[in-house]
Amino acid sequence: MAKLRNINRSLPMQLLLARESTMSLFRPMLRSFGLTDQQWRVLRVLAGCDDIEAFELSQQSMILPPSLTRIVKNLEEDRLVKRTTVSEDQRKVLITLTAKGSRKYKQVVPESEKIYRSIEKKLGKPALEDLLKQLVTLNKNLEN
Amino acid sequence: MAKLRNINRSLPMQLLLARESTMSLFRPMLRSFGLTDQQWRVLRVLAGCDDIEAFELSQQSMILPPSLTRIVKNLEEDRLVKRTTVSEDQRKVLITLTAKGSRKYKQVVPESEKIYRSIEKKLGKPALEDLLKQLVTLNKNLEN
DNA sequence: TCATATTACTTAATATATTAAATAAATCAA
DNA sequence: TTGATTTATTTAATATATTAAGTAATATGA
Repeated sequence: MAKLRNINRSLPMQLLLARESTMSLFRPMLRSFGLTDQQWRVLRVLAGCDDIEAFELSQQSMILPPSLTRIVKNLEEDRLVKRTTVSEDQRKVLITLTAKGSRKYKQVVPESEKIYRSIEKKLGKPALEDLLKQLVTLNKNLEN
Repeated sequence: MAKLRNINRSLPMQLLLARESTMSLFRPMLRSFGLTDQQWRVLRVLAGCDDIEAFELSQQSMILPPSLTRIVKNLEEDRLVKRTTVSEDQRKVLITLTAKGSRKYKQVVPESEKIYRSIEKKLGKPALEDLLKQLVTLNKNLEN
C-alpha cells in the first residue's frame, strides 16, 4: 500500500511544529499586554510606517483581508489604530497607529527582543542565522 | 526609540511565511478531495495505527482537544472515521478510520507525494534535507 | 459617454484556534 | 468507603482562517 512519509520527514509538519515551538514562547507575553498574535503582527507593521493601505497591511502582516477587517475593527475599538479613507480613491482605506497604539508597541518591543535573545541563546546564533537564511531562500523559491 | 527586528530577520515570521508557501501548494489538492488541512492531518495519523485515543491524536495531529472534538465530529458525519469508548476507562474515546476513510487516504497519498517531489525539485534534495534536519533540531531544543 | 470590467474592501458562512469552564469517570487519601 | 482530586474529554465564548459573494468606487473601451 502507498504510504505517506513520516511526520519527521514532512516539511509542512516540521514547519508547523517549529512555528508553534517559537510562538509558544512569545504568546504569554503578548497576552499579558492584551494582544493576540495577529493583533501584534498588525501593530508591528503599522509601527514601521506613517500609514498604510489595507491591502498592503494584509500582505505585510500575512493576514487575509476578511480577517484583517475584523482585526482592525477590534483594534479601533481599543483605540490602538484609526482608519481614514483616501479622498483621491474612495475605495481605499488608510490605517495608522494612534498615540495609544504607539505606546503599546513601545512597551512590547523590549519584551519581545528579550525573548528573541533567549531563543538565540538556546539555538546558538550561527545556527539561527543559518536557519533564517534557508527559510528566506525557501520562501523566495516557492513564492508563486 | 526601541525598534523591532525586520520581518526578514524574524524567525516566527519566516516560519509562518514558509508554512504558508508550502501549504499553498498542497491546499488546492486537498480541497479537491473535500478535505481541510486539519482533516487531512487527522486522517494521516489515523492511517498510521489501528486506533488511537483522542489525546494522543491531538498531540500527533497538532490540533488542540477542543478543535479536535469538532473535527472528529465532522469527519464522523462524513463517515470517514468512527468513535468508540474504551470499556476499561469510560472517559477515553478511541478513534479509527472507516473503510471509506481508508479509501480516501489512499487516494490522497500519491497526489501528496507528487507535490512533495515537486518541492524537492524546486529546492534541491540536499537543501531540503538540510532544512528538515535543522527544523527537527530546533523543535527538539525549544520543546518545553 | 456609457456599459462593462476591475479594484479595494466588506459581509457571510463555515471551519479552526485559543482559553476557560464544565462534566463525568477514575483515582486517591483519610 | 466516601469526599476530594485528578484525568479525559466536551462545551462555551471569542478570535481568526478560508472561500465565496456582495458592494461601491474607479478605470477602460467601443
